[in-house]
Amino acid sequence: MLSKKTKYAFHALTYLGKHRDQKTVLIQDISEEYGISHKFLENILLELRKAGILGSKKGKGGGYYLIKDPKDIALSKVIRLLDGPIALLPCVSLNYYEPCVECKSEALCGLNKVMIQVRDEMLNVLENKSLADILDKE
Amino acid sequence: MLSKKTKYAFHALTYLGKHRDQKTVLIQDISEEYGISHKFLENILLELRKAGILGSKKGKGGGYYLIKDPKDIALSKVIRLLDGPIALLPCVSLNYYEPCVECKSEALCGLNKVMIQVRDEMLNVLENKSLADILDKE
DNA sequence: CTAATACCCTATAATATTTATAGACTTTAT
DNA sequence: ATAAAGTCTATAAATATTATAGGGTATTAG
Repeated sequence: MLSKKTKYAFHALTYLGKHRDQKTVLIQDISEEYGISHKFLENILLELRKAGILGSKKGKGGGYYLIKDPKDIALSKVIRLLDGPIALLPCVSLNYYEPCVECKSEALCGLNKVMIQVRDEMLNVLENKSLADILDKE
Repeated sequence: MLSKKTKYAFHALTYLGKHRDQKTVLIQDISEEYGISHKFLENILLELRKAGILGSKKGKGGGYYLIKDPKDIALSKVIRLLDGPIALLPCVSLNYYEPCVECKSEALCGLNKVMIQVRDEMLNVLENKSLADILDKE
């Protein structure tokens, strides 16, 4: 399951997507809209900014804004950033690969093979769907 | 990611599948083979038995054994049993549904729609692949 | 210039979940 | 009888997630 962090990130991105006419959006506006703790959301927005998804402006009149076109923000990118691996096993993760400690041989692991399939099916959706697809439906 | 509990369950099932010629297999044999704590594994096997996947025999000469044909043990069943929901959001879970607290309307949630797709893609593999598919490849 | 505003950053506390352990009990073969 | 092996419930330990605190820094309106 996605963590709250990731869910909040999607909410924030959705909100920013809906308010692209404004130059900037306050953290507070987003946190009030969804009932998210201001400080918790702050950390999340900061991560999104560091990842190049959001821009920000300091000082009076400042706030956050989308720096990319919504269709260029793949859902997989957001999930990986806040939640880590999408795959169900570390040994099949493309971005966070680690061998399974108790596994003698990946080549001989039947579970490994199936989980590669699951990962690919998930990515087939998550890499190709973007923030734009979410905005479309709201 | 799958929990250790679920991974251990798959290891145990694989081991039992490979030793179907024996009447029963000891917890200890499995725990030694994979370096899993005996007591932890005990709880997992118990859950698998209660779910009707394994049978057991008490007393001297006892142990665990597969009660079903490996091809009739869907991977989804094992994951749901030990890990809970397969879906990435509670609001799209078929077996553990819960509304998202911060969500005003599911019908108007763009994330909800996409996550239904992800769930279906995952289930497409996990419902149709079974323990037999894992055993085949080892 | 300066004071208010709002993001930036690090540390830490609170909570929940996962993982692991303990120990007494029941059943069975010999 | 007794030793072997699963059953069951409770609890402890470890880890991860969620939330909070508080000062720092840049910006800008006036």
